[in-house]
Amino acid sequence: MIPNAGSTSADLHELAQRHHTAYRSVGAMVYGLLQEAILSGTLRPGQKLRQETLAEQIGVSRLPVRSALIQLESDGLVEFHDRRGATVRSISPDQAREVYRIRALLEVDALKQSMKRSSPERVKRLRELAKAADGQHEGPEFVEARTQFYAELYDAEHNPITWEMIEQLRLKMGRYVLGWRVVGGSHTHSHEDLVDAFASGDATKASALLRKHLAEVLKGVLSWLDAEATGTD
Amino acid sequence: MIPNAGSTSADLHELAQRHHTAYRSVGAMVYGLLQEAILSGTLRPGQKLRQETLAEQIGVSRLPVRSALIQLESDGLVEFHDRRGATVRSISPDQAREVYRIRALLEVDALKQSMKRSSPERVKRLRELAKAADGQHEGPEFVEARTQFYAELYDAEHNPITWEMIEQLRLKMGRYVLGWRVVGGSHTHSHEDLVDAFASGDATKASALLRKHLAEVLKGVLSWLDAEATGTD
DNA sequence: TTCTTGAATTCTGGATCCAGAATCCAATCT
DNA sequence: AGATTGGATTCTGGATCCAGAATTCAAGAA
Repeated sequence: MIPNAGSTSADLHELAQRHHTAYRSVGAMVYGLLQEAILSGTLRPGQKLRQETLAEQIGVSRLPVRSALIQLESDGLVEFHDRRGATVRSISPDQAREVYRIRALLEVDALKQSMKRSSPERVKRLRELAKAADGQHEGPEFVEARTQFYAELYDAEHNPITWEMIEQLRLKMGRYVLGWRVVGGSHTHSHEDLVDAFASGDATKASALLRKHLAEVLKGVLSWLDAEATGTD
Repeated sequence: MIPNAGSTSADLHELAQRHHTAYRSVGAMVYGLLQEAILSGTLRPGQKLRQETLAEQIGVSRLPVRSALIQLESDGLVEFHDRRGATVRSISPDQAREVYRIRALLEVDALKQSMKRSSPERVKRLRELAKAADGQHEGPEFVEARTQFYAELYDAEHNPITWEMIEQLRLKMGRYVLGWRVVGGSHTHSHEDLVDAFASGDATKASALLRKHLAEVLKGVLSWLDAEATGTD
């Protein structure tokens, strides 16, 4: 049925099954599908993304694929090469360091802002979300759980633009964080620790913990980048 | 020739003339054109963007228009309403304040990083760019001159991701900054002052000046937002 | 044998065409 | 007279088709 059935093709097909559930538009479906494929590593950094091949594997026309690729370019997950197609964007160690430096800036600020609006209800909700996030260690459920937790932690409701920026940066690194996690990265239940610091009301302490957490993840990502560059492939 | 020739249509046509100069793709041309149209106020916040009308006015098919709109959505300049088309995105005073709070964070950090790499050559180049930026007070040349100046000031070369974030935020507010400038905002040659602070090597002083500058622009933008909400229209 | 050049194939980007959903208007019923 | 419902029109989103550019492969010459 499908011309070149490699392992990538098989994986994409499996993803397509789950993503066939109610989406408002085909373009949105393809976008979500490709994003997950990149984040999960099914599509590797540097890999060429031929529109027609992707369209056939997913089972749609090339047009929604194009739309999705354009969006993914804005997200920084894929790269367009003038008239030579698109590739999965890879990241350099220097860029990873830069991302985590900016994230520290934004997230520490967001956390401080958010803690000003602390309330028993929010702490309760945070505990629940933290538990859920610490329970999931892989797959799109992990991404989703973490996202919900941080949305509450940083009060996305009241700081939509800050949240948007943070999400963007998290998305850029998502592929590497996931890879590192899977091979046995930190499972130190840091989310619940963060909630404790949040609940204590001590902004300095919470900021320090957050910084430490980010530094640890950066370390993991860097080691994963190194392993990927030398090891597999 | 053109069905509904309002003032918007005429303005878009004029823009199209200048944008017919060598672009690599039609989509990129439409993107640049629409971006300028939004930033210059030819397309007003809240205005409906019908794909076919735009396509006809620019003189291309609907497809590159769609591509451009998708990109502009990611830029935060337009908003998609499920199956009901796209509109020019407007911004609330609260969001404006948020943007400038984040910009202060990012830009002060970027400036400090950049000042570590200060050199006589960079200071010289900054002075030239500042002069050029202070010489232009409107239109796309003003935007371009300012962009080049800040790219050098923040050392975009060595901090590409930080620069990307800053550019994104500047773009979000561009329409309002331009509007405010045109009606007689600050022309205090602040660019050259910034270069002086940069050259002095005093990071604290430079940061304070930058913050002050951003606060002033925010004030102008807020007043412009207020005037736009109550006055014209 | 290797490098260069040209032709053929392939793939992106654009245009036209088609189907489905939403809005708007009119007609009818209360 | 006003409201509600049905139909017609309009506009978005998707699919197929076409043209132009780039890469690759092969053949010929150095």
